[in-house]
Amino acid sequence: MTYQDAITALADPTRRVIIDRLRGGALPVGDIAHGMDVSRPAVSQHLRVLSDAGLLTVTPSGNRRLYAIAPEGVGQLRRYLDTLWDDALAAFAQAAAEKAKDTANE
Amino acid sequence: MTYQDAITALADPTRRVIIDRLRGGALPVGDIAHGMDVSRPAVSQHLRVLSDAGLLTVTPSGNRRLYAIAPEGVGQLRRYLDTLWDDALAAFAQAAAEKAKDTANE
DNA sequence: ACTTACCGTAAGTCATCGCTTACGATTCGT
DNA sequence: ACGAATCGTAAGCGATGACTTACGGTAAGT
Repeated sequence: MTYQDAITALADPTRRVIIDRLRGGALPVGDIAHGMDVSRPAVSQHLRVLSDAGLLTVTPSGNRRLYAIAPEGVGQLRRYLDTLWDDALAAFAQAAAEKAKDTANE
Repeated sequence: MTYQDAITALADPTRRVIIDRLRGGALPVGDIAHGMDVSRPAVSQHLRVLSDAGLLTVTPSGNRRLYAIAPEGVGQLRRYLDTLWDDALAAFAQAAAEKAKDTANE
């Protein structure tokens, strides 16, 4: 449910492939697994992890289950990276300023 | 060097602690490891991974080595998440539109 | 009703990864 | 020059995790 679960979930290459396949919209498990180099149960396990991390939503539709990317989950991770980005830029700018000051003193 | 390495590096909790400690600016290894619940060599190994992922820069300063967050590395990851965010929102909007259409037909 | 399709779960295996201890290399201080 | 400090690396161990096969359960088709 936190950004930490999200980043852990996205760390796996196979799960990133799954996410990429869902960019266009929701898909049933069979369609997701079709053409992938792992078995369908493996895909199911990955879908479980992604769902638990808040990155996917599940919508049972008769026989099948449709998985789709959950914007909020991605948003959480995005916010975390935004703060990290801001801090990194600020620290970088300050370091550059001090460096310039030292260079002026030589 | 890619966003994939970055996301893999950030998946580890200990490495995220390290990153958080560097938000204020560059620090030597000893200062980073001080107060953490893992040994200093462990921190060194994590710093190696973060550097290889392009998330940190190293600046040898005499006896010590200063590690700082590399804005570009964070930026790469941020761009990936931005595209994912855009696609997720678009797919979500389209799904909502179709859902509304179906509801109107009942 | 019976078969087929779709999907999640359990059990077990194998690789990967994070940690510790021990060691070597380089630099600072005296 | 010698001892102390800072740091990276190697080796080894334990745990986590990703995968496969096998199975059960539910819905759709005929």
